[in-house]
Amino acid sequence: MQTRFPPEPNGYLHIGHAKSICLNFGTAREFSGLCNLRFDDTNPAKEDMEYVDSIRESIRWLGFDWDDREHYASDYFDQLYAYAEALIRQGKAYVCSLTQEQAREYRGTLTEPGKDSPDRNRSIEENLGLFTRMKAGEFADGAYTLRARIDMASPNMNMRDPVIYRIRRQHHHQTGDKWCIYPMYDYTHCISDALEQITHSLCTLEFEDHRPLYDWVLDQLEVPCHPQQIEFARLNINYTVMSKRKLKQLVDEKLVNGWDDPRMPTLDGMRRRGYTPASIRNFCEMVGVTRSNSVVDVSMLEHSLRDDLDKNSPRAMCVLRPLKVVIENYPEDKTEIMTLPRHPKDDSMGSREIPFAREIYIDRNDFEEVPPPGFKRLVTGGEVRLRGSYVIRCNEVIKDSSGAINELRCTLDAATLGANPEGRKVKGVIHWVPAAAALDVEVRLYDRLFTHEDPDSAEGDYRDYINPESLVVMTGCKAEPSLAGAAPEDRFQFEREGYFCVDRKDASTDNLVLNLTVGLRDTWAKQNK
RNA sequence: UGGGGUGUCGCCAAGUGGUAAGGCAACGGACUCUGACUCCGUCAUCCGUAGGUUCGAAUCCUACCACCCCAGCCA
Repeated sequence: MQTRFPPEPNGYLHIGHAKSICLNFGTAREFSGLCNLRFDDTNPAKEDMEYVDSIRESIRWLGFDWDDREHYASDYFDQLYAYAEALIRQGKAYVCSLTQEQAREYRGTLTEPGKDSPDRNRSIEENLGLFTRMKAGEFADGAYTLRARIDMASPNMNMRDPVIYRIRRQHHHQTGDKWCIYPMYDYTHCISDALEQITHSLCTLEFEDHRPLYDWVLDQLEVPCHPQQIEFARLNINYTVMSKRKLKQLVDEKLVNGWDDPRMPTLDGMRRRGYTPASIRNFCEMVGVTRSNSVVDVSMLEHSLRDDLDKNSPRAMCVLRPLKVVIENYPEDKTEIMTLPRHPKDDSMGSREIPFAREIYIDRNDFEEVPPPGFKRLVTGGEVRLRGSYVIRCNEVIKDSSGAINELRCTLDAATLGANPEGRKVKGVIHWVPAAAALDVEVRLYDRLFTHEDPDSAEGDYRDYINPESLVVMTGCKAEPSLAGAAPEDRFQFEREGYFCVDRKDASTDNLVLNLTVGLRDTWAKQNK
């Protein structure tokens, strides 16, 4: 078995491509075959080396490798040209002088047959001569096309003498200025597959109508083999957009911060967000491959993500909205080192140390003066467990002149370190961080990019539905000291908050920037909605 | 109204003549120094609709309905 992943280098890869990558590379691997990487670079006007570089990196990051089997459709331009001449010699292709507008008129419509081009019966010699001159650059862009001679009355529009070569003076990222004529996709793809001895040419549903043309071209020519084209449904996920055009628009209009913005469904964006390659591969496995159009719920993706992250992320504490707490019965000059496991179920991850002191920070969300029913965090006069440390009781709330809470005065129960309190139960456990030793970090909170589950078909423009809260930057967050020295792309679970990763672009040793990959499931928040 | 596809739980998705897998979500409950994780349980008498064939159909036949794709010198 031999497959290929054939991206056009005209944009960054997204999660939809991941499905195709997993299918092509995964299936080949499963049947001890090989999968090639082939850049489908027949339209230099839209393509760029920047894209080929990013595509290569994304595929490797996802966990797949193509060894030395990196091909380009442009590698076959000479052969493609020779095959075109062969087609002409058989009377199966002709040079057409119709303008684009005329060609459209001659093509007919979905319900009416097309008309033959006046050039359809041009002699073979004349066609050969004209085609040679097209290649030689004797004609202006668009003056002529080479068309396959099939059937202008076919109910399948693709068979109505499709253009297979067009004149386009355009610098090509691989072939430079060698060519001024470029072959079209339908003609190129099947021959490229055949030359690479592809056995299964997997593509998406919209190419189904092209299959007769794929087969027709190969049937006319003497090629090494005749691959089978097999179509599958492309991946759609709700609350996002997947078309390259729209993703590019979001980037160009600066509605997001580049192709690798953590809110983008691009593999680069997801990587920066903190997605793991394994979670994406697993997700692709989970959704399956069928021929029916479907929209997968993001919760499936997030499930796969959390599943992987829970197992593999070391835990840490980070207070996003710091509220100072003074432990009145704890000496000012005292500190105790608290040792906490990095993972509750995986001892091999070791432990971390956090100094406990008189002044600490807790999250403002973990304290309520007037708690809702069922609240089991800190309240005035109530007790709560500080994770991995003591149980404290809140005695007093200090407010500023405007009535905002400034700090909490608490006392701890010295008998509760590593032991349950006597004679009472403390249900709540909250995270904390030592005030003096904590690290100042920036935390970027991300949410779905769109507020509408199907921005594509929502009323108005899809851009109208961009979620204004898709990015919330939190500064002055306080992280436990063990985070010092965290490297780009390091992942953590901030206990009771979610999974975070060190931004691979903006973080430095003295300025930690953490991205929210995905929050923990939160039945409390859901219950209170 | 031409051609090509697809319709199984809220969302994915098995099943292709023998009487509806699984996952996600949801909802109960257990456990818990993460309201997390984990664990247990509930969740399609019904497979787009209507007929028909058959001892027996989601699976075969007929008709109908809905949705998607195609009129780029894009891929």
